[in-house]
Amino acid sequence: MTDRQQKIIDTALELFANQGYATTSTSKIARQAGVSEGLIFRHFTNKEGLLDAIVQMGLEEMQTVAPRVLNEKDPKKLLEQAIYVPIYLIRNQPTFWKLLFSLKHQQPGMAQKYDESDILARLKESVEGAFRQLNYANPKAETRLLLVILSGLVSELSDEDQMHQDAFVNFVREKYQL
Amino acid sequence: MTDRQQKIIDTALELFANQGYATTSTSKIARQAGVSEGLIFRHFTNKEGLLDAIVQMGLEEMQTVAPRVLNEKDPKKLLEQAIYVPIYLIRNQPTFWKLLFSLKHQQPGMAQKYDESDILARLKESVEGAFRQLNYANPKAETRLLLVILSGLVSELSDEDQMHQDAFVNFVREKYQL
DNA sequence: AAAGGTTGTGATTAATCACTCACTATAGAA
DNA sequence: TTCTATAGTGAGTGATTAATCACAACCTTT
Repeated sequence: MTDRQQKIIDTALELFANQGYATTSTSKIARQAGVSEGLIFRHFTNKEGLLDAIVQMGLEEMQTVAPRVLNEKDPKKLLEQAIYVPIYLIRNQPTFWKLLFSLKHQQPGMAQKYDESDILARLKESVEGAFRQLNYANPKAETRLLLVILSGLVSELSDEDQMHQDAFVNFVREKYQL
Repeated sequence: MTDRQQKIIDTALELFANQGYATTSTSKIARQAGVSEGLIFRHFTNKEGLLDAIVQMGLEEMQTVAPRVLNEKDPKKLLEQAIYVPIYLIRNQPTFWKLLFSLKHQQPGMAQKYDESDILARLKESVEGAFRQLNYANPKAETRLLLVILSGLVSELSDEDQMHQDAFVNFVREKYQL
């Protein structure tokens, strides 16, 4: 991964997340990244290949944090981590997660590709397992609800200041009595 | 509002909601609606004008249902309606609501235009008022959470069958003990 | 220094985009 | 019928799109 490759990925991530994938042209990415447009296609084959690279990179960082949830045995702590890890991830890479969730609402078959990726699926499972171990009545629906809440959290991340974010995050955590 | 105008609006709504606003070309709308492309611009000035017409129309239908919430005095029933009306609206016009929420994730300044429309703002207020009257600790955050949940509900509406939808809707309603 | 593979460029391509315009068809009022 | 306004068309506009390609610069290894 050369400097320019990284630079392309960084600016593309920012533009995709904030302006939308479809409305961000490769020429705009190249201009803002300070590289020629051709270089994008040299390294990433096509526009979708660039998106793939971005998503893969973001999910990789998730790999390093996922064990905190997956390896936790104590049910109470497991749920605590299961709640906290997604929040932590979003805090750490808000732009990436904004992009990932926004892909759901773009053209069809775009997000589905990443949606059911191994890591995300396993995290879902362990969130569900956490709810189950803590005797929640409906772990499956509970997991879905939490993901929906987190997704909504991300979609509002960029719109407002940190203080309001914190307030809402704390509110959600209290809901789950953590 | 002529037949063709309505036809244009209907197909544009479907395409915008399912394929995304940016990726839906005016030529595609015209072809699918069975009209000439020029007619779109005759009636709606430009692509964004067409979107405006769609949104305005969808929100109008909301006007007719909103009083059920706004005029309810009994706090318990008010909250019941406050929960149920959005679900009812989404059930009634799932495509429109899918579009409305998806606009948040498209290019900047797109959804903000509609987001703070009068009706939506007043509905927010009365949802908030409902939570307040029922002595929820944090009505503002509670309202935000509910909207987030409903938004997530919409984003998954098209992906799965009615049964799973019902199960999740009921789960949410039980959460609020209704 | 010569060779060979990778990195990078900028001009160029065909397709598609939103949008315009000159024009015709239609229908209701005078 | 004739006038006028609106509805509707379809070819055409320049701009922009993703992607290509011939070419040059740059490293490494020999």
